[in-house]
Amino acid sequence: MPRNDHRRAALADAGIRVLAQEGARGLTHRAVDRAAGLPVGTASNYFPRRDDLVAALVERIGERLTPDAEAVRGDAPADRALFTAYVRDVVRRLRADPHVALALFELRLEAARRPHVAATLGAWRQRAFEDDVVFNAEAGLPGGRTELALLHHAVDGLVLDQLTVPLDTGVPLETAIEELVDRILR
Amino acid sequence: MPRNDHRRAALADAGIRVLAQEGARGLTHRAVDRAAGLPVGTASNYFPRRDDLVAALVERIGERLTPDAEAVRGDAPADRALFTAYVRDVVRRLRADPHVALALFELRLEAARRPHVAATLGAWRQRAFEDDVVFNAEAGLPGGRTELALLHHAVDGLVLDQLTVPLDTGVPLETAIEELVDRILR
DNA sequence: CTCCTATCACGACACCTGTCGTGGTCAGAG
DNA sequence: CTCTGACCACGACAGGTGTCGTGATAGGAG
Repeated sequence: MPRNDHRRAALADAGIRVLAQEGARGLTHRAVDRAAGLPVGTASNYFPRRDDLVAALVERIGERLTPDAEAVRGDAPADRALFTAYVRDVVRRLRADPHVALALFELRLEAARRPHVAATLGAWRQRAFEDDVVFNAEAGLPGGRTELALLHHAVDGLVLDQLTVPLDTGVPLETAIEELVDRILR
Repeated sequence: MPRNDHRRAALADAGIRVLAQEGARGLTHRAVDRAAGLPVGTASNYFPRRDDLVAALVERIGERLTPDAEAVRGDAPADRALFTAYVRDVVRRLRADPHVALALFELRLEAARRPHVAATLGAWRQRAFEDDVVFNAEAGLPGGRTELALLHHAVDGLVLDQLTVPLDTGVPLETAIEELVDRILR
């Protein structure tokens, strides 16, 4: 397996795009080559088996989704309003580049079948959750373990809805977010 | 397209099983034949193009998921406790046969790409939601349009979590359900 | 009985897939 | 300069895929 990290990341990004646009069914070595604008066989060289490709996508998604979440800092008062702003920002970012979010959902389903994907993805999600708990506690924000757990699930469902076939509930997205935070925090 | 409804349903059920166990990638005519224990080519005869197969799965999932939801009736007092019981029952049923639920998630992702799947699935989900609203109102249960919308999303996220790589949040499933209902209803 | 139509089993075809192997290129060490 | 090893483009292969066509069959209408 070659180790040109730049190209490796480019291939993984192309894979994420393919996964989001064509689904698990379309995720092939050749499709990744095409999406990355690289000669046929490149993806095969970097990720010999298809599982290697999937593993690379999991890793890459982790890279692209975690740093931003921790980069959010500020001097605003640590209250519900700030917390709501955070959640709103998470949803906004996920909707802003749907590729990553959609690919993540694809991989979560893949994890239900492949133990290795489950292990990597599970560990990453667990870490992200624990980080959130610590961050909230240290920043003096409202919401403990239970509240964050409920909110994680709710936001997952909300984003999935938005990225696929949005239900017409009569509740605007922004309102839904505010209400969720408000009610779950009590 | 042949019209033997019994066999058609058997094939669709087999397709759901395949979709849940092998993913979109494994959903092929031959795999469905195999899973249904029928000779090779049967699925091809019933659903000539692959899209036809997918459409049949959407329809079949609708059949398998809607009737039960309306079969829930009772003479218990229409209060929060009853409502919680309903939600608990929904989650229990979805977890009881994960095939259908997992296949549904697969199809929701598929809907993000195929307009036809989006149309069918979207219409069905919308109808289910409206039915829930009416049911709640008529039964005098707590929770209006907004509450049900929020709850739908939250339950979606919770079930997805349970069916894939459950996060260790320290909150037991039953507790999570109760807390969600309790908080969202205010 | 005979015919006919819906249903089905099975085979054939062209295409695409993952995987492996081989040879080429190119930067840097000696 | 030569040599070397990492990196990469490309070809080849066996197996699997969607799709279409062609008979076989069986059950009811006449």
